[in-house]
Amino acid sequence: MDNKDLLKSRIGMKLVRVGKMTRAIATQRFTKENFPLTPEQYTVLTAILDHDGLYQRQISAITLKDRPNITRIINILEKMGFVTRTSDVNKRKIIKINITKKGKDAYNQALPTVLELWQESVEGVSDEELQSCLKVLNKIKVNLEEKLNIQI
Amino acid sequence: MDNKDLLKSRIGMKLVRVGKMTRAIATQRFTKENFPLTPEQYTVLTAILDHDGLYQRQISAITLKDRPNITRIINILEKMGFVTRTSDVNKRKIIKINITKKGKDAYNQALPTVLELWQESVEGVSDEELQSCLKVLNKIKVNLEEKLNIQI
DNA sequence: TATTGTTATACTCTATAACTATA
DNA sequence: TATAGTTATAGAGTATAACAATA
Repeated sequence: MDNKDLLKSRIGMKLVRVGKMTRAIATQRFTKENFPLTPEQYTVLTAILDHDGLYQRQISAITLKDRPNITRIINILEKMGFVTRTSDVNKRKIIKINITKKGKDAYNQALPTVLELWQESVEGVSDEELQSCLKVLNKIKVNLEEKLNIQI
Repeated sequence: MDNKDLLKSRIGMKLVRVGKMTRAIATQRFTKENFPLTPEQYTVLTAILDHDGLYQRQISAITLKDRPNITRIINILEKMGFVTRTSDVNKRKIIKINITKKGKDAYNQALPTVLELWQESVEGVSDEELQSCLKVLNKIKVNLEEKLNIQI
């Protein structure tokens, strides 16, 4: 795609904007339902649920948040009893993060709201179009990962 | 698309994540080149450049940022000499925002960096795929606009 | 010395409520 | 009274640097 078309498309601005809208609405609905996490915290919780027993550094790499951010968010999740920190038996400085029953329950509590939002957001989009779009988004993610420098 | 597939796709999380990555890299490159604006500020500047003479409230609606945020960001842009505030002749409480020569220059100064980032982000994506993806993103944006409540 | 995680710090963005000015 | 914009305030995220502990 040439620069003229790119400029017209404003693909980057669109991505940022749609992402922010999604986050903003998720925040509103979480608040409305007294769900105690922010979207970012829910993302980190999801990563821990997906891969139980990760080190913080690995969570950092998956969620693309830097180490201080991960420390801060996991402090919050730990304080709420959603995750636990356990020192690795051998390497005591390395800390494993595990999800608790309470954490799983919290994840599942928010899930219907989250799914409903996703459903609403793609209303009127055909499965085929969505699959194609997801493929492009994945490609963009891979491309950007190479360029992103964070303190991991 | 049924809930099972939606859950698997995590479309919402993907949108938020790709948007954040784009913003983060833009921030890094702006910093590296001593460009004095954040991506959000650049977005607002772009809206003003697109539609010179808008009221703040209209900028609010276009950029989907609430009134206090727009006040804050326009304060910054005004202090830098990139935009001017002018009271409407008749309705003195309504304020027109205009871009200055300096503001246009700033926009153009950052443009190559911005275009380069967009180009890099869609590397390996065919024009056809990108067009289709943009169409879907637009649809999502329209869907979400209905759901978003902000103080405009 | 390199890695993992924490702490400190500063700034921006977001979000809500309350306020002023004005039509 | 409704609208446009400002101010106040609080919280969360982001980003960088510096630090401690440990392999």
